[in-house]
Amino acid sequence: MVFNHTEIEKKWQEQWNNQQLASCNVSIKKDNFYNLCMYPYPSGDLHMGHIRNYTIGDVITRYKQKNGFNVLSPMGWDSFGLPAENAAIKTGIHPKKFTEERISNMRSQIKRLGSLYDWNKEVAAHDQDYYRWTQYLFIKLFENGLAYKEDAPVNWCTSCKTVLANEQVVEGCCERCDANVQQKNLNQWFFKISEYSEELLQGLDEIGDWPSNVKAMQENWIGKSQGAEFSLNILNTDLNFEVFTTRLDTLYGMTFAVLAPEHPTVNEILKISPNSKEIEKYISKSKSKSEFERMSISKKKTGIDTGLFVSNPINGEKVPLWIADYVLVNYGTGAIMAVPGHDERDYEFAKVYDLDIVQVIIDERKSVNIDKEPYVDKGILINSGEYNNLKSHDEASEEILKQLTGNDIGEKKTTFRLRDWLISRQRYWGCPIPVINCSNCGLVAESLDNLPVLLPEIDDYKNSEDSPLAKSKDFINTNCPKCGIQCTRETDTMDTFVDSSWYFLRFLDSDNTNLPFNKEIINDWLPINQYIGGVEHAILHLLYSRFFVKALRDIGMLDVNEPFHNLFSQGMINFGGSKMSKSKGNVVDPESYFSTHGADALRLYILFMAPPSDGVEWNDGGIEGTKRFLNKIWDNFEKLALLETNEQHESDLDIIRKINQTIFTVTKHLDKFEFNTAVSDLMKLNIELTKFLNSTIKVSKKTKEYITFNICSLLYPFAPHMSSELFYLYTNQNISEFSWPNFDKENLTNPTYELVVQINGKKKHTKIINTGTSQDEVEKICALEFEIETKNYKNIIFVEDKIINFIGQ
RNA sequence: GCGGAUGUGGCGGAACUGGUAGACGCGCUGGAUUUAGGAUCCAGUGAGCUUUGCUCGUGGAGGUUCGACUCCUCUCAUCCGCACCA
Repeated sequence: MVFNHTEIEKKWQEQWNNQQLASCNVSIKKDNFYNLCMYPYPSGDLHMGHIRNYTIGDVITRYKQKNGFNVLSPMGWDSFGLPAENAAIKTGIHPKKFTEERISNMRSQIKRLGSLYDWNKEVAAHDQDYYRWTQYLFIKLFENGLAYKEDAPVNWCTSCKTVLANEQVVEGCCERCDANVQQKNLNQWFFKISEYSEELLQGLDEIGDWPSNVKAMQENWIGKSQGAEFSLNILNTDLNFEVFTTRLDTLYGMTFAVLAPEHPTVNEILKISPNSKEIEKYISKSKSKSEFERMSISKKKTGIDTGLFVSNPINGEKVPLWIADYVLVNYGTGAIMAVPGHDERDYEFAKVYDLDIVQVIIDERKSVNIDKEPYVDKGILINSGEYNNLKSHDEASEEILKQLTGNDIGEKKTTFRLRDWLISRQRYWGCPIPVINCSNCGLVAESLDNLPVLLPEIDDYKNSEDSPLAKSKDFINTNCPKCGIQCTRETDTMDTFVDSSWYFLRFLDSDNTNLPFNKEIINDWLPINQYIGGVEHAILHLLYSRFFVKALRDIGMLDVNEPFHNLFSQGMINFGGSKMSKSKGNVVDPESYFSTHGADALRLYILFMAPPSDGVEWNDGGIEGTKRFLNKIWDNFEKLALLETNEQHESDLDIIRKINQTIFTVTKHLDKFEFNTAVSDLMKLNIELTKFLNSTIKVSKKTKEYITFNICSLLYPFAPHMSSELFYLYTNQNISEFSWPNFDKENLTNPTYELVVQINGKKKHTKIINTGTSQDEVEKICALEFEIETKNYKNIIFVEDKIINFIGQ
């Protein structure tokens, strides 16, 4: 008989809701387990990636619950952001209405999957009860010097008409809309994430289990680089500038120096250079290029000679000073010593402008032709005065550094690639920055009692140069919280990554009306035991959240160092060879499977299809398999119930052992996130159960109960609806109230095994014999069965319960 | 260029600590059942061959070992991330 999955799912979802199975009391002192799936952007429809994420999460929730943990598994919405605003521009629907409709649609879809979420703790970033506290945290950062406003060259998306964080610029284009990104100088808000560069890097060694690629990406992004900084003097002037290098050992090879076009010293140079006109021309030309053009299209390096010279601090040599846009103003000091002999970029530039190339490192074992290419590998120093014959890189750098430090013109220096996080956005649908511009007091934080600074109602969401919030007079005009005079508000809103940098804290105390969260609760529950989400957040969200927790720790709001202990990144589900996307029209809608195959079959298939961290191709036939599997289980339980009962018989022992072995393997696989093999173990077990049921007409009551309880228990995290229904049907009890089954260590081994008989390492025979048979006996069996005489072989290798290998003759 | 992974049947993937490669599922083939289709059940399914059995086979080439998907060296391919970072 086929079971009615729709009915069963509805019934059990209501049942779990009534028994408040997912609700977590965060205050009780018990073994806590914070299991978090990344909260979604409410796009309106659940896609397969969500299904995979939330199925994995739910398997963990249910498994940990059964192991006695007080599990917190909350859900919420990353509900600020551009799509709602763009829709408002197009259709005039208010972003709040638009967003909330989508949330309610997605919430009901999520519920159909049957995952346990504590909906009592639901949060939504756009909700004023949430963003009020985002503003509160902003003010705390501001008061502690971790949020500041500054003129800075920023990435401006010409289509979204807003600035973007560096992290949101992909190959010179806007991550969202793909439009060109220009450099613009604007007064913008930043968070001082760079202050935590070193700690964010170090922390990667302290956290728990994270995918190695995510750690590597963060390391890469932080980009620590150790070297030295020293100052160069422009000859015949009192102008000095600093340069950063990791290759101080090549200092004798400096044949010119380069400033980035945006370098502050360039303004001074314009006043004195014989070449000012050309320099100005060059700078305006290079400014008009987008960052992308500057970096990749113009492979050929360009620059302009200043006509000025600097002196090499190690030997006093006079070298020309150039301005070139292959030097980036925002890395290091925005100025370099150029060593064309031993640096590829400098080499390329020197070739273009025919500048001197001097070789200062040599490796006698390799032939190096400095006229053809630069030499960047290790060797020993030449043409370097008293430093000749020192080893390149570390040794020579250290010696040269000593001299520079001695003369007070240089020092050891560590540089990071990570720059401060630009958080202002000239958009409507985000959290307003709670700051006031006062002509007396300067930038003043809104007083905490006045929070939230509510988003104003406006008629027109289109943004021009200003943020849309500037259109509301009521919003802008206010009084200074300090001195009371009339002044104006900030009109920018925050990057939505600010919202998601602390949502996991709010979940723990979502009803708190006095504070964003209670410190004690956070200390009890963080770090999050298991965080699960897509690898697309490997850098941005995870790095920002780590920064937030460290900053809030230093402010004194909590006492933990890292937000996420273990991180699991699930792989992507593709269809038709590429990523599912609406524009490609290759979206597989999960919702239809709820009705055709049921949530349990979908969950099982998505777990079974591949190791969860692998990307995988959606295969429609596959879900048929898990559906069939569930049907077979259902049928087998019916058959089992119909069996007559008798005293325990020896034939029961095999199935009992098989179940016991499956408890062992499924537990092991669950602990290692190997859900695909866990599901296959359950399928194998069902095959054995089928064989057992086909071969017997009687079974003991005890065996019946053993089979029922354990199969339902093992199935429960994966297919919770059906296992709950089966258990209730045959025992009148609720499986969710029972602990995870234990296995009997003594009953894992089969009484017999298939011996493999090899001759010279090749399999020749097999025979089923008793487990634990000794080598002597096995040799006798081989002699008897296969006419193998021990004395004919030089060597015999015997591995108990596995193989015997006869070697040589 | 740098960093991280991944390569096993027609497909998704298994394989414990080095011990029968291909579990489990999809697909396919044959059979049973059915008026038919679907569903279900049973059997088969890495390749080749001179088919009681033999040979080859885990991207490729070597190596260690009685024995290698597994360990070592080199190499090729694919995917992802970063990339003029001084």
